Amino acid sequence: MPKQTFFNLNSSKQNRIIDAAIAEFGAHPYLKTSINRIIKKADISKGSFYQYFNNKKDLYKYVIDQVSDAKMKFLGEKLQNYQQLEFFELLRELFIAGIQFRKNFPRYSEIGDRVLNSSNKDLKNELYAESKPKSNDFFEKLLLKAVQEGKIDPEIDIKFTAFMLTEFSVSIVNYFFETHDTDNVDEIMNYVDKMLYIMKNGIAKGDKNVTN
Amino acid sequence: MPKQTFFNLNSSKQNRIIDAAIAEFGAHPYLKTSINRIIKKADISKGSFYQYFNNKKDLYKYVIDQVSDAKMKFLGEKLQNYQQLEFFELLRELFIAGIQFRKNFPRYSEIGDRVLNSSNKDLKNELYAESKPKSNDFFEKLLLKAVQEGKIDPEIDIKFTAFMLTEFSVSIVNYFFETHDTDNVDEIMNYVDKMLYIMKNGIAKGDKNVTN
Amino acid sequence: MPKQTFFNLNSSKQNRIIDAAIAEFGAHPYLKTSINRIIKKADISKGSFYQYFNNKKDLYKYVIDQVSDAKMKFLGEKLQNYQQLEFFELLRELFIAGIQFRKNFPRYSEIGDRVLNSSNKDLKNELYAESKPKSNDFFEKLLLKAVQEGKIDPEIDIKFTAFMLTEFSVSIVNYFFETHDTDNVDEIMNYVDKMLYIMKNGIAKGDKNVTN
Amino acid sequence: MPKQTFFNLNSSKQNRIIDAAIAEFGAHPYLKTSINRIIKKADISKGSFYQYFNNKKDLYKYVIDQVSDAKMKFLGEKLQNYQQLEFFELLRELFIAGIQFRKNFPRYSEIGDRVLNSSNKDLKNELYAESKPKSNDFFEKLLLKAVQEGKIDPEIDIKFTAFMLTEFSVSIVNYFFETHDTDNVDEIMNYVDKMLYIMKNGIAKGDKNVTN
DNA sequence: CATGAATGAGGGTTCATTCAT
DNA sequence: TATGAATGAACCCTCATTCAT
Repeated sequence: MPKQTFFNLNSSKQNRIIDAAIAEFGAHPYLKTSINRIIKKADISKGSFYQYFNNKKDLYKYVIDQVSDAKMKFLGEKLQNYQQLEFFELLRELFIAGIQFRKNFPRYSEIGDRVLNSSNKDLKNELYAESKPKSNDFFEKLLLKAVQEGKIDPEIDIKFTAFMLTEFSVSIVNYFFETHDTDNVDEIMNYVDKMLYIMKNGIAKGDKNVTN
Repeated sequence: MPKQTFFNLNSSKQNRIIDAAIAEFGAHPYLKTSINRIIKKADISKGSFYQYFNNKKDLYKYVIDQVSDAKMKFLGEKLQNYQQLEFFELLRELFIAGIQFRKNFPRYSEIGDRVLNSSNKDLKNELYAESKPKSNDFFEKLLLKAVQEGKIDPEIDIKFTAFMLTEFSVSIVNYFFETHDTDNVDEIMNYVDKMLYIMKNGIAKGDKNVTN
Repeated sequence: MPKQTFFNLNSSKQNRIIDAAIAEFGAHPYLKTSINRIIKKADISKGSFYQYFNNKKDLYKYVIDQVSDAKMKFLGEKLQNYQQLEFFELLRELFIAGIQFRKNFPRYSEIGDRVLNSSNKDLKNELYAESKPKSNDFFEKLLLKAVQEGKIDPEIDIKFTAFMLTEFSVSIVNYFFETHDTDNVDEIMNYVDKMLYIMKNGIAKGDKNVTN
Repeated sequence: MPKQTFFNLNSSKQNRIIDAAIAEFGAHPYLKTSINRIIKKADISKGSFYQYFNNKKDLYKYVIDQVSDAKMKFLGEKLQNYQQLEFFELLRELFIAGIQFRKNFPRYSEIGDRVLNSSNKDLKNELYAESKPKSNDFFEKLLLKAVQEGKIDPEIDIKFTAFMLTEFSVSIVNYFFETHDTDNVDEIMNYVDKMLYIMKNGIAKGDKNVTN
């Protein structure tokens, strides 16, 4: 966590620092990330940086938290309107909202992608201790409710299925960008529906083979 | 590719170098990886290193290739015995073989994990140009055959489903190691079966809800 | 340009660095020039060096600029006393001043020679974008004035002639040091006069064959 | 000088080596020049190289000699046809021949330019001990003959004037390429004529101000 | 709370030359 | 005569962090 000194700063300066950090962490893999560039962009001194943060990782984790919170807030707001939806429709809206977030806050997503794809296990685990569960929890709650409402197969392992859904939300984006050069992220819904089709006919209770 | 000079070396020396590289690339994310440590461990001079390889990435890609080839060879041998199996049983044997490989060649797997999880997009794309497709192709062929034999739902997008399976083969291992401290990789089959259950009831044609 | 950090240093330290750089750049062709030697001589750390300068070329260009400015300042001061002189006498004084500069600041001249004789075209062009024109401009102005005053042949191409004079100011020194082992740079005036004789009877208007 | 072993090679192999060396020495400043690239291009082994030449400089000097000899031979042949010409016309033909050589053997000229512009004094002096005098001698002989025939001012210092002409032959080319982007080397004659005009009216005996 | 100079280990890479075969 | 593996010093440059002011 940042030191108290950081939070004592006026929010304009805080924002300058966070913005610079987001740009840097989004633009390079963590290990290539440079504090020098961050302080230069944020226009603060090196000494100040170390008065606000314990070290590079401290800032990194804080930024990830901010981004993660922003996404959860964004998704939460969207989903309030869909509480009455059936599980799979809600799931679909969730993916749509995720893609909207991506379009609205591309730099936030760059960081998210890097975190989820990072090969730095030690760092990743430290981060996952918080951030990944947030997503898993999200799906777990939805799944639990759907099971209780008799909408989906009670035989499934909820925790594991939540994990699968989280992995997919990342994988699909990866797949899309690995196989498409375009920026048209709407097309990605095509793959989301394919995935949902598979998931639905797999985990939905009874009445299989009915697509939607 | 390594230079010819590398292949001219006696195999004992080649092995010393590759072993040192595997250890290094398995122990650190690529960017933290050190040629100095590799040559020290392999007991060769810096000048020699650059007579064998063009640069660090050259060695890295070569090692990945070796590992990838070893895995494909290992899986290929295993699967020859199972050609007559039904699709989902074959799929299950495939995962079992993958886990066996992991147990038999733990250091190879460390590298494999790093590659698949790398956040260095440029490098990743360079490597994937070969390695990821290998896995995708594998699943694609199986899926195509199964569709032709009327074993699975012909509505699915084969390429995309192959991608999903590849992602799962990585994700499940990740999930296992994130949620378990033990080295007992056999327990992982529990998750494999859960995943297969979901996949099967999703993509298998007709007669849904029959587990096995 | 050096970074601001360099100019923030006390001048004693700045001088130590510049002196070390002058010695190094004067003693070796640019490509053989070593930052390691410079920082060792200047007694600063490698890290510090790169806090002051962007890279080796940055320092090099700065040193060249300093030397060039010093020479222009030196010549400018000398020439203020000779403004009323006739063109060829002024030209002669200019050469004398150049030689004096050489005697007074031998290490500056070593660098100057290297720059003018460098075979590194890319670097040279970058430097010449400023430094060579300084000399050419100098001669151009003198020539233009002399033409306007009717002292020299208006048929000549002023730019080209200025270039010739610049080249000579270098060549003559080269010639002298190639054919003499002595340090007695006064003797060089002998060649200057021979050159001026040729130039004069070539470009002076009318009344040729009158030496002085 | 190359070792005897080099001259024992069949001329095809000798040529391969010399051609590779010419390409390399023409493409980079001497210090950036790489034996590795030369042997690779010439398709000989490293060991062989050091059996043919004592070291890099040995090869370099030999190549320069070859190039220099080729130029002298080329000029010599041209000039046999012009022996009856008046001094300044001969001089002009000499420059034309020089430019022709440049056009016909561009790679030879690249090396020549690098040598004449080299900032590596030690190496340069070693080379000049032979090559530059060749050019100076050439002009000296012409000048001496012209003086004896009463064509030019006997007051001039022949050695020094020969040096000036040599410098000019280099400078003019430099000037041309610094001020022109085109490859049209014919245009260079414009500058040659300007230079000759200056030289002529300077060193020609009597009857000044008669251009041609 | 702010500053920014200082650090030095470490990074990857190049190179001409030697020498045993 | 031919080979090419081996060498290791030197190259330029980056970095996160410390600390005196």
